[in-house]
Amino acid sequence: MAGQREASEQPSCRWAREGTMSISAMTDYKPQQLDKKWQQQWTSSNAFEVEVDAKRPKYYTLEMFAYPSGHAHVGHVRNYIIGDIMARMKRMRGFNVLHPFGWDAFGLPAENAAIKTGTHPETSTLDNIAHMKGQLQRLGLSYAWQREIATCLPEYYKFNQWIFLKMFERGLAYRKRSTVNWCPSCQTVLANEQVIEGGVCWRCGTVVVSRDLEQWFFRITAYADELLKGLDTLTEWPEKVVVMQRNWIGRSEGARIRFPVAKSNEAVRGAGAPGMDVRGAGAPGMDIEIFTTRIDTIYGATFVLLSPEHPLVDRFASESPDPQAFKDRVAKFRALDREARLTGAIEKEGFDTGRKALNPFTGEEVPIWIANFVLAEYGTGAIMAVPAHDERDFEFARKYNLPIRIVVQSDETPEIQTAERGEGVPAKQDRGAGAPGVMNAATTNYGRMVNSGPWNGKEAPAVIAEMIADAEKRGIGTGEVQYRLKDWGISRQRYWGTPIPVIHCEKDGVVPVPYKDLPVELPKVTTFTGRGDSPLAQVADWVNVKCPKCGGPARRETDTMDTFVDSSWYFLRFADPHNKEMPFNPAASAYWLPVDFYSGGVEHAILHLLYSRFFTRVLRDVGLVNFDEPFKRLLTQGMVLKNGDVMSKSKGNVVDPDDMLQKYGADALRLYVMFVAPPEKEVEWTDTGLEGSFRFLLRVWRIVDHWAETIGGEGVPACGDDCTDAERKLRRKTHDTIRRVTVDIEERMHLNTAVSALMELVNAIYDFSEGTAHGIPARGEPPVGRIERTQTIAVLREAMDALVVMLSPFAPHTAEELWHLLGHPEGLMKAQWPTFDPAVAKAEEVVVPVQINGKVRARVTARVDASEDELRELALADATVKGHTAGKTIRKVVVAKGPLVSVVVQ
RNA sequence: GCGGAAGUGGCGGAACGGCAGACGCGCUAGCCUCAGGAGCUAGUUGGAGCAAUCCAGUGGGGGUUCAAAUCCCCCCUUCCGCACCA
Repeated sequence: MAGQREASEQPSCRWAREGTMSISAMTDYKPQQLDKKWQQQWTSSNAFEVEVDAKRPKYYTLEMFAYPSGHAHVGHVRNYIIGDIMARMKRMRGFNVLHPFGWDAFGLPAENAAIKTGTHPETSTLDNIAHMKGQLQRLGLSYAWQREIATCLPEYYKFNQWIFLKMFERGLAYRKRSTVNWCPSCQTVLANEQVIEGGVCWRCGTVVVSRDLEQWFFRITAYADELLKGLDTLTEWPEKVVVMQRNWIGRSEGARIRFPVAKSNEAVRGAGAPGMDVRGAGAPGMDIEIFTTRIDTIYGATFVLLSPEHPLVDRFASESPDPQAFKDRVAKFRALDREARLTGAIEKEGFDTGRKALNPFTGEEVPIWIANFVLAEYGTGAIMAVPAHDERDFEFARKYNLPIRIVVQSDETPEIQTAERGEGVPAKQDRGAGAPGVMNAATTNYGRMVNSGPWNGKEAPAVIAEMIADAEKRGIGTGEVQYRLKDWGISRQRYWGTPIPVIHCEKDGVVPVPYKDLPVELPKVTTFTGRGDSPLAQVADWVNVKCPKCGGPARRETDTMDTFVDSSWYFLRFADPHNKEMPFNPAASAYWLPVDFYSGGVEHAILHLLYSRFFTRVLRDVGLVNFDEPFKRLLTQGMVLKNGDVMSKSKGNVVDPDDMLQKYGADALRLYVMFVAPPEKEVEWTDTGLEGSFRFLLRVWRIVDHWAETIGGEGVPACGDDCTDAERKLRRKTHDTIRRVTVDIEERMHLNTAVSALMELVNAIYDFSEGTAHGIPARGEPPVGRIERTQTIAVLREAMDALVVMLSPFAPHTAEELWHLLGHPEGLMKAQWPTFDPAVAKAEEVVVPVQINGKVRARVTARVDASEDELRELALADATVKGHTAGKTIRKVVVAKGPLVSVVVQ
């Protein structure tokens, strides 16, 4: 580089040298050294640690914390960089920025590893955390590390237990029997992900079976409506995530209607009298409650279907002529159902129980069948089947030749009108499935009711409320809202999780561990076999305790909590991470929360985010927080792919950030992953793209270093009216860039275009240097005394200061060094984000495109404040425009903002 | 099947109804250097032309508009989520 400088003989004509670019740096760009230097500086000055400061506005930016798998790859790292850019930018915008990080440190992988290698989960987890923390620090991420948390530490999980007890007190934590995967060979419970292809155990290959266990649940359904309504307030969440949550909650309004069941071989008392009072009509305790959203079709309910798990099924079986055969068929369905969960769709099957139920609206007896497609866990586990107006029921009716009765006329199905015009067709005369001219498919539209007794001619959906009211009046049913959302089963038969803080006493039953005894610490288990019951059950001196109530012999709960519990409130803990008495101080959460900007993978769109919203509401009701929604703005970042695939160890396509750091430094990596695409999009990793970003930094380095000494030190105000055109042009670019970058980061989260804008500014500075600034002496050269120089320096300085500050969120190490070179000893931590001046950004002249019949044919130059008439005349006077309008009639001339002139001819 | 998102050069991607392809990667030609992860200049949607310029062009087809990648309707493709939710 020094050689190049010597090659330019005369300073005054150095820029005129043909074919040579003389902008060069005195100092080599050595990013690895800069990384180290500034990271040390930030750490030793506690640059990113924050305290509550009521006088300053806060900003809480958070990235989803990490599972300590051992190595962060660039896919993870992308998310952290996005958050870091927000944090660094907001600090310079004057906010008190909380930007913490932590570890989702409990979980199955560490336990699985322990089973395979014998390394205790605690050891491997803490080692992994240490390694990954180093990786993140080497990226220059501006975390408040003093607030670091790890969920596997007792000081954290103590408060999982604390919250559990609060839930228990409020009836939000309860026990019920539930099905788990069980490996008969290992004698152990398996998580879903431990059941691999073909429904076998991941370790021994044995076919997994279902087993019912008493387990703990959180009553999230108690908040279902609130969680649903809250979605409307999440205006800064991706629509996609909101929709996914709405569907997951799955609210549907309908009615629960009772169908009395006939005693074996008997008709239901009073059957056959439409509209009669059916209360108490059936066999004692033998009502089938169904849930339907389409009570308007109830006159078409020609049979009733039970799920194989329905409570009446066993009774029907024992009362049937051949109980064993009945039970066998049911057992087959129940088993099949579980398998279907793994493989997908199954053929609809069912069989007749031989029993009848009374349709309380028609007064008819209809057969009761058991069907494999009816879900036990939704609604009442039983449905009224309306084959004419439900596709599934139609398929079923056709298969088993059950009656199909049309009760709704809609535009969808004109042929029905002709086929079924007229009044009520008795069941016996219903046309069978596939009868010519009747129906080939169910029609599910709303329409006008037919064959529906007193309701004929009424229109759904309006009639639905009326019919529900009628059912309620007659005591046969009620309006009801159903949710697809189910209560959250949190019990895990695992070691590496939070112990559930309850004690089972023979005398007192389930007794919560007193708050003063928290945390219930995990005992040290030294061997992990992967066999047997919950690992904790094997630690006798831990399990056997005295009952807190009666002092008698008792046993601890040996299940641990789902790790989603840990992650459902960690963002609150960051507000006050070292509190020993409470999960966090309410005052601290009131200041820092909610999270202003939350980013993470879309794979957490449902569970983690929904559970967090649930916990926030529970803690609100407990009195710890004063808001409903924990995350104000959400960004779901796209994954980083390599060779078209998600990075994973097994695929061998992992890009290790450390390799990239060694080669190009942290800043090039940071810049590249932000530049390559908008944050929410998936990106394909390319090494050449990274090189491009490195070259850009090099280019910034050269130009700033080149001029730093000349323009550095105390500045003068940038010029006003006495600017040259070139100077004005650069100022315009500078301010336009400030506007674009600010909006792109803060509002649009288009970090890629923010980088583009910075690149354009750098290009403009180069142009300015080459074309205009040659009056300024380069570093180490004697100054040339010219009056314009002061202005030129000021303009260049303004541009470079703005550039370096705006670059700093993306490339903090490089920017920090350049900032010092530019003569700002106090460092970027004290720097202000530049302010956009619209007056400066405004051009005096504009190039106005002229469209003729919609196509741009010419451009004219006009004053920025030219009137519409002036623009119109300028446009029509243009030679090219004249060429297009000659001999034609000008029908219309539109002058649009922009500006732009649009001419319509002929 | 239902729901959501998206289809733009060789590639990643720009363009909140107004100049399509910013910015970068790659590539081509030239220059510079002992060398360099370099650097510089010019070019890079397709087609026609020495050129000015013209024609076509944002998955396909219609429509609204002076003006559409952008808004509306239909169709095709891809990705993602839910998957018998009564």
